[in-house]
Amino acid sequence: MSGKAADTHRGKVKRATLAEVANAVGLAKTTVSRALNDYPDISEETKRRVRETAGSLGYVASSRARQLQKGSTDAIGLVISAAAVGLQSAYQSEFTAALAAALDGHGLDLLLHSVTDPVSEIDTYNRLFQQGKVDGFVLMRTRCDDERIRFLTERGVPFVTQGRTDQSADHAWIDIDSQQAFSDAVEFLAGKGHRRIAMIAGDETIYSSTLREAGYRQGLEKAGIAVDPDLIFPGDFSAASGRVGVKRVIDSAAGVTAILCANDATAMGAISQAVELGIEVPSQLSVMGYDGVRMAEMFSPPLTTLSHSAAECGERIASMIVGLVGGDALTDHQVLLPAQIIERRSTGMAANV
Amino acid sequence: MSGKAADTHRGKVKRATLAEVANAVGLAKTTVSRALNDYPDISEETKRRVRETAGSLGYVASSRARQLQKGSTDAIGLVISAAAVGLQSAYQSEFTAALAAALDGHGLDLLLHSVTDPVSEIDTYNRLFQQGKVDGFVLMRTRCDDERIRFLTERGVPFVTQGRTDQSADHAWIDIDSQQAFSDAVEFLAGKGHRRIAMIAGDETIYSSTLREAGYRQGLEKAGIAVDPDLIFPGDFSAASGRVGVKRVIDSAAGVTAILCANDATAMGAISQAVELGIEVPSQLSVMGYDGVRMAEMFSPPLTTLSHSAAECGERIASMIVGLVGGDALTDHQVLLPAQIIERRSTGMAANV
DNA sequence: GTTGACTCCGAAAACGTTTTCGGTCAGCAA
DNA sequence: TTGCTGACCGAAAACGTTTTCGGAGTCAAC
Repeated sequence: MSGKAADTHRGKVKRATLAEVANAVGLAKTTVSRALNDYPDISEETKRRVRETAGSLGYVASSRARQLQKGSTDAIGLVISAAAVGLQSAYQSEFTAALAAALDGHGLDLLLHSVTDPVSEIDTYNRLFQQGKVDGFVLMRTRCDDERIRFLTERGVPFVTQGRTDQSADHAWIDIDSQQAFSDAVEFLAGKGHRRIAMIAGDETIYSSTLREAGYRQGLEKAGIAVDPDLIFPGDFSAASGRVGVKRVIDSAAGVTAILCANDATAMGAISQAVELGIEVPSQLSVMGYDGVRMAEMFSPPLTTLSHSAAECGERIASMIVGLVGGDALTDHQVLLPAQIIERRSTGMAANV
Repeated sequence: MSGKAADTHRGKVKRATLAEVANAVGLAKTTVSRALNDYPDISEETKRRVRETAGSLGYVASSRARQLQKGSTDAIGLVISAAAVGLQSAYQSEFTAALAAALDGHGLDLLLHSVTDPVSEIDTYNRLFQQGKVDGFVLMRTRCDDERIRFLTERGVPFVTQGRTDQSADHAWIDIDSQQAFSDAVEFLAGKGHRRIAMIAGDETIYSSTLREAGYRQGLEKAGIAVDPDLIFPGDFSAASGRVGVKRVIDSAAGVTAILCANDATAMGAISQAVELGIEVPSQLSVMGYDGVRMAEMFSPPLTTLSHSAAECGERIASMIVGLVGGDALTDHQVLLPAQIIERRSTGMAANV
C-alpha cells in the first residue's frame, strides 16, 4: 500500500471529475460521458482511450450528480421501527441481510432507516421518498390494516411488501403460505397422536398472525379435531411471550401434549420455560416453531419448525422492486412461497396424559 | 384508495421544486432557500410566508440536488460481507439496528451494502465513497490485519470501527474491553470452584478473538491456575463451532467443569450439544457466553454471559462518525466500554469430578 | 444632502452529471 | 459540383439546490 492516492491531504479528498477526464483525453464532456456509458455512437477506439485515462485518473462518476440528472437514486428504503426493534426477530435480520445481498446483485443499495417514534413512521416514508433518497420501499411486518400501504399506493410510490394484508388486492407482495404451513403443522402433530394441540399466537396486529391462526384452525378441522378457543393463547412473536404462554397452558389447559408457536423465538422461549418447570421436551410436551431461523437448529433440543428461505424471499423481492421502479407492468407481482416442515427433536409422539 | 394525490399519474410523481415555491410566494429562489434554512438575514414575516406556502405545496427539498451542491451525503455506509452473513451473529444484528437508530438521531441514514465476493470488498468501499454515496463508514468485525483500515486511512475517508485492531493507533474506534471481560469471567468461574476451565475461541482472524483469548489466559493467571493450551479449542463464533467444541472437550480434555465461549451463539451451541450428550448444564458442566444477546435470556438454561450494550455502542459510534465527517479534531476518539457479568443458570458450582 | 450602517432580498454561478440537438467530415452517388 | 448518408463528436441546456456577491431601500447622524 504505497500511498497511491497522492491527492489526499488532511481529510479532504479530491475526486476526479468528468471535465478533468475530458480535458486530459482531449475530448468534450459529452463524449466522455457517452463513451463511459457505452453509447453506440462513439467509436471503439475513442471508448478505449477514454476508459484508459479515466482509469488512470481514478475517475468514478459522482452518483450525486448522476442522480440529480437522471432523477433516480438506485437505492431502496427499508424502515424498521425502533419500537419493534426489540422484537426484531432473527428472521427479520436474516431477511434484511438477504435483501441487501440481492439488491446488490441488481446494483441497488439498501437504505436502512430506523424510526423511533411510531407516529412519525409515515412521515419518514414520505420524507425519504420526497427527498429523493430512495426509489422505492420494501415493507416488512405488514399489519392487518396497514396505513403505509394506503399511503404509498396513493402517491404512486413503488413498493413491495413482505407479507400480504387485507388490502393486498393490488400491490406487489411476496409472502410465505403460512396458513397452509400451520395447517400442515397441525396435521403433522396430529399424525403423532396429539389431540390437544395448543397455539401461542403472534402479534395480532400483524396480518400474518391471523393467517397462522387460521391455518391452525384449518389443520385441526382437517385432522378431525374440534377447535377449542381456550387452547389459543396470545403472544407477540417474542421469546418472552413463549414463556408466559407455556405457563398459561400449564395452568389453564389440561391435557395439552403439543404447542404450536407463531414463530421460532416464541417456540424457544416456550421450551426454555417448560424445561424450567420440569416438563420434558418432547417426551412430555412437543413444541413446534415457524420460520426456520438458523438458531433453531442449535437449540436444545433442536427445534422442529416450518422453514422457508429468507434468501429466496429477498431475491424475489429484489427482482420485483427492480421491475416496479423500472416502470414495468406488474405481471407476477404476487407470489406465495411454501414452507416445509423440518422435523428435529422438539416434537415427538403424544405422551399418554 | 381515493387517489388524493392529484399529480400521480401512472407512477410518475411530480415533486414541488424550489423554483415553484419561489414563484408561488413571489420571491426569489435564493430567498426561499434561505428562509427555509432559517438564515438570519431573512425577516421573520417572510420566513413565515415561505414556510406556509412551501407547506401547502408539499415541498420537500430534493436531497439529491442539495447533496450535489453541498458535497455531502448525510449517509454512512455499512458493508457486510455475504460470506460472513451466514455467521452474522445476533449481536451484529442488534448492533446494526441500534446504529441505524442512533444515526437517525443525528439526521443520517445508514446505507447497507452487501458484498458477495470477498475480493471485491475493498473495491466496494472505494466505489461507495468515490461515487459520493456515503460520507463515511462504520466497520464491523475488524480483523487482525485489516486491509480496509489501511485503505480508508490512506484515502482520508472518515470511518469508525467497532473493535480495535493491531493498527489501532490512530483511527477512531470503539470497543468492548473483552480482554478484561474474559479475565473477569474466568475469575468468576474460579470463584465457583472451577479449576479446569476450557475455552472455545472465536474466529482467529478477528482481532477481538485474540483479545478474548488473552483475557482468558490472564484470568487464569490471576486465579492462580496454570494455563493449559490443550484447553483452548478453536471456533468461529458460530453455534456450530460450539457444538463441535464441546465434543472435543469431552473427547480430549478430562476433568473440565466449565467452558467459556467466545460469544453467546457458541455458548448456546455448546449447551445444546452437551445436553444431547447427556451432560447436564450446569450441574455437570458450566457454560458461559459473551455479548449478552437477547436470546441468551430465553435459552434453556438461561445463559450466564458478559453483557454489553449494543445500543450504547451504536450511539457512541454515531456521535463519533458525525464528528469525523464534520471534520472535528479527534479528541476522545477511542473508547473502551466495559462488559458486565450477567449470572443466569448455565453456570454453577464446580462438579466433583 | 450626503454618508454610513443596517436590514432584507435577488441575480447568477456553482456542484457534476446526462441528454438534446446539431455540427463536421468523409465518402459516395448523381 | 451538389446532395445525401452515416459515423462520430461537441455546445449548451437541464436537473434542483446552496452560496457568493451585491443591490435596493430605510433610517439616523452629521
